[in-house]
Amino acid sequence: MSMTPLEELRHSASHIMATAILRLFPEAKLDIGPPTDTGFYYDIDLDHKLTAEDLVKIEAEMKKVADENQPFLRKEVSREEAVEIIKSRGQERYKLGRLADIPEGEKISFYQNGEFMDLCAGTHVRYSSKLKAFKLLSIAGAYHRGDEKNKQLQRIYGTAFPTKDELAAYLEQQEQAKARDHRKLGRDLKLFVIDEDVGQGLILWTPNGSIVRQELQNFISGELHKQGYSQVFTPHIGKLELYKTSGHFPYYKESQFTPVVENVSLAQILSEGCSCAEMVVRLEAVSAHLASQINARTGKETITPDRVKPDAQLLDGFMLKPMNCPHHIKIFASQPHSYRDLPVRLAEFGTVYRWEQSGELNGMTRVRGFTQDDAHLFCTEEQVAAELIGCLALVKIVLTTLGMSDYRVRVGLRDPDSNKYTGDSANWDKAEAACRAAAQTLGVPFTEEPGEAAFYGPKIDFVIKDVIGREWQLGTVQVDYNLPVRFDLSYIGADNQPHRPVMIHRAPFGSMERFCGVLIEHFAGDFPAWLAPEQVRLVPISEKQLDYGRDLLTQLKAAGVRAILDEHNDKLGAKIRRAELEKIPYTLVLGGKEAEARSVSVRSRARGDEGVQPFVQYLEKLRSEIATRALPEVKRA
RNA sequence: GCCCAGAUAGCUCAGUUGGCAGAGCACGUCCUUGGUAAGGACGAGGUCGCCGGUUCAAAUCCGGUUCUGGGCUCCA
Repeated sequence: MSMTPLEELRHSASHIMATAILRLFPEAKLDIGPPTDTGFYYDIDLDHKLTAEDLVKIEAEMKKVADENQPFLRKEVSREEAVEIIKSRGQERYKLGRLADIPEGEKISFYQNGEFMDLCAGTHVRYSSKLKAFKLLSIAGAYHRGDEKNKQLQRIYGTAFPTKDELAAYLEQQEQAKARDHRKLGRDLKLFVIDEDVGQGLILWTPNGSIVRQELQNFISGELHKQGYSQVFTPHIGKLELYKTSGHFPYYKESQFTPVVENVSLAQILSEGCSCAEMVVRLEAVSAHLASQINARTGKETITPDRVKPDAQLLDGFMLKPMNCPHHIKIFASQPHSYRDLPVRLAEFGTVYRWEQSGELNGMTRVRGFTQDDAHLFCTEEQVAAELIGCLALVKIVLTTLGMSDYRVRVGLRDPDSNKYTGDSANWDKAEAACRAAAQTLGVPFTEEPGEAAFYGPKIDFVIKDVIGREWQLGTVQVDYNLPVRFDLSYIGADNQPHRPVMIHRAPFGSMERFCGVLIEHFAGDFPAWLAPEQVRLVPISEKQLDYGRDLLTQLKAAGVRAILDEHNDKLGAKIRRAELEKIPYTLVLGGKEAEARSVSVRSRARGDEGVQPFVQYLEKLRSEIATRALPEVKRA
């Protein structure tokens, strides 16, 4: 295994950190300490809870180790010798397990620097003095081997660079990333709020944010119309039965909100003194009961009922919908379909609710209630390929229009070693081939990732990075052979026989919340004119021009432009500054000369002062910029 | 859910050993009537996240809780 010079440096930094930690805390038990994309970490087991002050001490000790200019020495040993070394150093708690991970026949090596010696494949820098620019960043809990059943260890994160300048540049870049974090911009630009009393992970779209979202929805709705979609509306809840049929309940109940139980049933179980736990059991009993019915109907063991209770103990209720598909399926199934009707494309901005773990919530990008720009396509097998290409084209239009070019495409396939997938493998082969072929039409590189498929079919995901480098799945297109079976969907073919349709799930934005969060960071709050909550700020030089300003405001509003007249009693510079900070695309300065000539002095946020021009001429250009959803053309230096 | 760290005015933050709650920006009124990123004066604004405890006295110490941040786990 070879490392890049930077990885080598960071990996060595983690060894040096371990050296320092053992000097300060000789009882520490080490697990692993690899380099990462942005630095390094080491997982250690230590009863003492590390604090920020400890980090300072460890960092100081690391500096000493670096200054001691210790050589890194490689030593290859037999497995038996390795066990001896580990034991002699009192590090058997985790290191023996790590040793056991090394396959028979592979070389076993240790690296030694000074008094420290660690099981390690390498490679390393030659001397510890190479470590000139490093910084310890944070302490975090991390489960041994990433399994939450295992003990949680203390992980120390740090970073290292070849030079101090590069380290400083990295830290500076991290600071700048914070400035475009959607959580900060969302507050500063008044785009959304999350209120503790409403609930964590639940987004309140304020007027400004709602404009951005509404514009995006209008945009996608226009595209849907062109591509032959029908828009539908469905409620936010559905009976448990529905989700049992779809397979969402109870198999994903840990990531759903607790079911809503009807008043009468609730009163009854309360009068019986039924505990919460019993209630869950009885709700599940409904599921098991229904599962047995479905198994009988489809003749397949699509669901294995783990418990079937007598009808008397059944309890019914409703669930906040975790997905829109069951509702759309019921619309499709509400009437017979001929092959001539297909594809049927049902679209909805459908709000769904999922019980994400509290520690996973994050601004707009990981929430508990969100609106998917969802659609379900019901088509024949022959139509799958063409429909997939249509879906991908839609995602491409969205990304191109918004100037988002920094994304990767992931084709999620079955994990060959897993049996969690439903449906027969011939269908899977076809669906995977269709996804692969469709992805190839995108003209961008994509990766095929086994194990990333949904349980009902393969998918094509668009993954984009946020400013801190975290990746988020946005647009997704998924092929589904499973739900049509569960809901026993059919259409009448040319042969006058019923056939099973194939479903495609797709959401070009993914969710409005996550997409807007990433979009805020993508534009750093500088939205193109068509998305900007306020498109034009009218700035009179003095109150003598207020009447002219009101006149233009009326005309702008009549033209459908979102404009505000700044009536504050401030000097021009202050008003301009305010408009800049609020990231308004256009500021129109109105002085005596402009009022006289019915002109405006245009200041573009992207390009600066653009000089005076007749108001009607400016309005025409602006309307065109908005109508074409143009991206701001940044002035070239 | 787990580990660590936080929560003071709308925002960003200060607040010493426990002893009357602070600043800048934003906001309001007035003065100023201006030419492309901050003119001036005055004013209003806080149950120091919430609940409990210790104390003559708690923003400050202790316990609990809610929420936030960084990770881990998870993401149909």
